[in-house]
Amino acid sequence: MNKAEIPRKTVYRLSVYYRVLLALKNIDTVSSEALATAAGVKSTQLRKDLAYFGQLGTRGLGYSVPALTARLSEVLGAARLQPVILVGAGHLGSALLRYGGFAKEGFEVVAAFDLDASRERARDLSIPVYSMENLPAFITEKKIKLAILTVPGAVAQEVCNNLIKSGVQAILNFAPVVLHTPEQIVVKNVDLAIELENLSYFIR
Amino acid sequence: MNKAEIPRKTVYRLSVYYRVLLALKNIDTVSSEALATAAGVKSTQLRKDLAYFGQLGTRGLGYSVPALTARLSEVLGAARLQPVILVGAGHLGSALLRYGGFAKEGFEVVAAFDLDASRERARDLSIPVYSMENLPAFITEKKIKLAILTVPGAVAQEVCNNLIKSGVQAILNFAPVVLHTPEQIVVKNVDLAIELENLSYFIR
DNA sequence: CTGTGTGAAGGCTTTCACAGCC
DNA sequence: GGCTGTGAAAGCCTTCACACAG
Repeated sequence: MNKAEIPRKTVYRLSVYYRVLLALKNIDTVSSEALATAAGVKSTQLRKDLAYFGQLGTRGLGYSVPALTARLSEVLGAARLQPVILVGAGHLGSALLRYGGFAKEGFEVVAAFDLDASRERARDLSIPVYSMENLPAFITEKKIKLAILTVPGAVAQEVCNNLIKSGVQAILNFAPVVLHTPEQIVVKNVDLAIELENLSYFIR
Repeated sequence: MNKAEIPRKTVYRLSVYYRVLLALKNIDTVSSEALATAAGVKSTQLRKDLAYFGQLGTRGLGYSVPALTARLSEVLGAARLQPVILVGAGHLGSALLRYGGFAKEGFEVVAAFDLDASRERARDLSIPVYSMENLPAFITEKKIKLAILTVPGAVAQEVCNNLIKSGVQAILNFAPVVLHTPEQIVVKNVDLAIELENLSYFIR
């Protein structure tokens, strides 16, 4: 049950299963087949994934929806209580702040940072926007470990370095550059142009 | 050189290499080691990836930056000339339209669609926003194959079905649901809450 | 001697096949 | 009988080791 033993892809799918389960909360029991189909995977894959966490199902019957939901919430739960900051309140950054998709899922974006804290776009946000110079102190004081990076590519590496120096351990990077970080830092890149290019390539 | 033989992950990395190369355009020659480091991968991986497209390097010397850039542009080029539509001009959708990261990379978002085409947020966009009822005709007439889906989760599957029915072949999906599509349709999910949850899980 | 190209080995993930339990 | 849990097999991707070209 050591975290390190669980493949990253499995953890990713657990998040998907969890969301599918939430939509099934009026049901008692679900088979691996039904849940897997809803989640877009094969049933054997789902069973293998869930088996990392012990015997969760009942043979001949399936999985208890409430019990499985609770177990996944427990496994992923700590993850969803992290405070998050967003750095770079441009078009994309401020849209993500307004988007609400994070808060709905249990993440609290506690503050945003931008070179120009009074930036027009930030006016009607409910989340405070601070100047970049306040960034290190904020991270240290609030023990922030997770950051969303939506600054221009040209400054992304520099800002990234500052984040890490202050104690950030994981970064969701929207800047279209390859960030170079120490090995223990977790980075997930979301490069929209590359995603489009990749999709487009596979249109036959 | 059949497309089908090239792993999806390799194609993804080609896009990364291409962008790194663009930043190196004042240099003549680059070694796999240097390029790989800049792209955040191992040099053997880069050489394997490039070898899918024939002998691109010179032994003992490295790769010609202009020649390699041209070759990758050729391989990925067709991908970047696709017209794209965006469906759902809410916070996230309209931010993506304004973001500009697509156009800069050669993608043209030719139109957006929303239930309310006159929606406040869409006012100052340079891209036309049409009502959803115009969607099927537009896709058919302009032979659109690629769509960005930024509608609420509750209607995503329905909208997705309509897109496919009209001829869309690939979807970049931001709605937090699992889309069920025919096998030949390519879907890439970008679920921001799941990405955050996943990152957060791996903070030790 | 340097740095690419590549068959072989290794590692990781998915799928299969079926044993085991309700 | 039905459906989960799981060792074994298969498949895929990455890394190694080194042959080979400049």
